[in-house]
Amino acid sequence: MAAAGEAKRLTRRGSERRRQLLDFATERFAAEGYHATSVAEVVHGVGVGKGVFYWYFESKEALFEEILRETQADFRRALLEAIGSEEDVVRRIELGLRASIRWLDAHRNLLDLFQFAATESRFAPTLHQSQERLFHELDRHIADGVDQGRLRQADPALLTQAILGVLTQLTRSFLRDDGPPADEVADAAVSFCLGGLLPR
Amino acid sequence: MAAAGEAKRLTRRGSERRRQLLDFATERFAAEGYHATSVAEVVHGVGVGKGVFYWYFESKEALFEEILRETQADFRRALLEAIGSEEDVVRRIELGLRASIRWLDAHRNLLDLFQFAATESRFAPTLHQSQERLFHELDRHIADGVDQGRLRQADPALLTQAILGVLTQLTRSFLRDDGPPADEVADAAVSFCLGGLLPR
DNA sequence: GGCTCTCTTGACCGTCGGGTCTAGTTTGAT
DNA sequence: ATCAAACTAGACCCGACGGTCAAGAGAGCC
Repeated sequence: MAAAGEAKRLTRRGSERRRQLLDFATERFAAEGYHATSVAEVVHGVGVGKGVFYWYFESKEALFEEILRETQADFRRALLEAIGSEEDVVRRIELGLRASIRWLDAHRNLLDLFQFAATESRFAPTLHQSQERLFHELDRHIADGVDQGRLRQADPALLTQAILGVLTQLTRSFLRDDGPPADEVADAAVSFCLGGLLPR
Repeated sequence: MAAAGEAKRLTRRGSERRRQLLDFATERFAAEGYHATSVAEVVHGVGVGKGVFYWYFESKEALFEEILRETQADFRRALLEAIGSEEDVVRRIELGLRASIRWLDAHRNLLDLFQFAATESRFAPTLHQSQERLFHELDRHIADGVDQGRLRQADPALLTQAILGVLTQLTRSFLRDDGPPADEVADAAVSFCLGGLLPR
């Protein structure tokens, strides 16, 4: 069985197998959902026996959590990179929104996966843990903006969540094959959110 | 087994049992989630045998769909009642937002249930069907507002979804026992959305 | 009493799916 | 060559759960 706390020693071959399983499972979870994707399906898809799965992962649940953490970390990385060293608060928010939509467009159905994780009490903590830092940073920026008088006087936490709501919903609704280009969605999100954020 | 298309003839005793099951299951689904709530748990909670469940419902899935339709219909009813005969477009949106938050506050965890349904491909159609009319009406109001120049020039469908996103997220984040009063959340939602909607 | 139709019981069934285990094979260090 | 550790196969185990069924109990009607 897989080691609990400490990482296993893997050969090159081993880590490639692990990656294969991780990638394939991510794709299936995103496309079919967690419950609808069985371990048997995953190992069959990769073309290995079931024992291989449990050699690399403790359980289906642990695998899912790892996928959550990994994808969330990548999202965060893309976001920080996009914002870079921009100083202006409002501009930071705009850059962040656009980068988020670009990332989500490139990873489409991962959003369903996050959404699902948010509704299952056993996965919600993992999700929340990954998001916490991000929320916290966004909160701080917004609080700064409010202090500077650049943003509307309101509870920063509420503004943060409102922005996330717009982002989530627009992404879920419009980033599909028959939808408008991601840029247009991003424009709409930005102007709506800035309208909601800036003082009148 | 339960009749497929046509409704069954139920005595008074029968419809009371049915209601009991429906209410108890709704509560469990909302609290634990669909997968985590077994039929056995539901019948045990109501204190009846398993056969009773399948006397009144075709399947667990059918029950869940009925709950979805019923709760969505109630939400819609509350919304229409709140908006009433108000003429002003902007005011209608505000009334709608406030009524939605009030309803969701009174029904808390039903939002998780909707959210879950949206991520399962077999339930998404049911959910979408119930929501379609509502979205459509909201779309129309917003399109009117845009035409009248009362609202920012933008794709009404995008504006509609943005509003829903704000509503959903704020509700999910803040309507909990240790959260702020619903009125405050509603105020924030209204001012954010109107900021995003009105022309600058 | 007898007849029917609604309703109830709970043991039982079949399947599905996560997880285990044993008996191996491959790899790589010495 | 040898030995241990990394890896692999897939049959098997077992509990959970949705759903069925035969055998009735209650209630209303003649």
